[in-house]
Amino acid sequence: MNGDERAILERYLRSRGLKMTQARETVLTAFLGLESHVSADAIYEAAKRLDPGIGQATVFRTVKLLADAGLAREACRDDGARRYEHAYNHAHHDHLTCVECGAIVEFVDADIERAQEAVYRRYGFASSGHRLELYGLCPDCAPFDEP
Amino acid sequence: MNGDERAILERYLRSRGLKMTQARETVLTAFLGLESHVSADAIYEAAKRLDPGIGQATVFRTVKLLADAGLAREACRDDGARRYEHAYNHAHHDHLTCVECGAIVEFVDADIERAQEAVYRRYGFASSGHRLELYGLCPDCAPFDEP
DNA sequence: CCCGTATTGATGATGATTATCGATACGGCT
DNA sequence: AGCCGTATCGATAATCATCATCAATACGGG
Ligand SMILES: [Mn+2]
Ligand SMILES: [Mn+2]
Ligand SMILES: [Zn+2]
Ligand SMILES: [Zn+2]
Repeated sequence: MNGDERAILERYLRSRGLKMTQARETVLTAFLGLESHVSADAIYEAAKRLDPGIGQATVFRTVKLLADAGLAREACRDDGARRYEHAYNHAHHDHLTCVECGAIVEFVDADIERAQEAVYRRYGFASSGHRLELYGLCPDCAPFDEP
Repeated sequence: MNGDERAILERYLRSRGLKMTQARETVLTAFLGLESHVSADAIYEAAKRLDPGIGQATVFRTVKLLADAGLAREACRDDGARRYEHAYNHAHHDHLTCVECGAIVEFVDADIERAQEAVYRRYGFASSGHRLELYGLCPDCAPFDEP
């Protein structure tokens, strides 16, 4: 399972004359060991646990490579920092976020996707992706329940 | 027309014990004179034309007040900088952006809005707003036309 | 094992936004 | 109109995430 991602990264690097290095493998392992929606800095912290000598710049650079290789994807940039999520075996989805506690629900809605395609057609655009974030209050954070 | 916004800002400030000052009026006028999707820095440039002595920090502070007062709204933060658009008499809409030339189409799609409400209900969330950005190639930037 | 080249990590530079702070402008009150 | 406590201003330093630079080092094909 885990080797899949490593192989994908290596193939990607090779195809561009880049090298599979110790540092890059460390960053990949660190990223794969974290759950969704992590900042580059969180990956840096995890990577330092695997190799205390790794540099922050290397992590930023490598995370970008992971994204180019299709292993990571920019999930959101809500606060100040970008957050990444796994992209391998993790299909496209949108996010429903609680503005109170930060809980995140990942969802895919066929009606929304379909309606978006209609918008593209209406304006003669060729689709190249979209970003949808729904904000609201989750059941736990709602002021009170309706009977 | 223009006095409306001034009155709204003044009422908002008054309700919080804040003051309607010369600088704030200058920023408001500068903002109203610009078209949609402007950065705080663009507003600063416009404000300097009205009052060369105005400070950048004041513009950042005031734009945030305009947003709180419901006169401005954060439209997107795609690159590095936030961009604002008029919010008074400018109802909610989403954006379709050309990744090649940057052209922006503002649209509202009833099907999408309806399907979003269904998602909120499905997960028991109370809606508090959303952000949808569609990316693609506009007709002018498409590689070639289909017959 | 060698060598040219890609990579690394420390550090300085960015750019956007925010915090600080002494000086100044508001505006309710007399 | 003049006073005065407080909100605001503008200049400047500080953050924060991310990037660029660069000398030292690690890769990996031959
Ligand atoms: Mn996600
Ligand atoms: Mn808009
Ligand atoms: Zn919640
Ligand atoms: Zn275009």
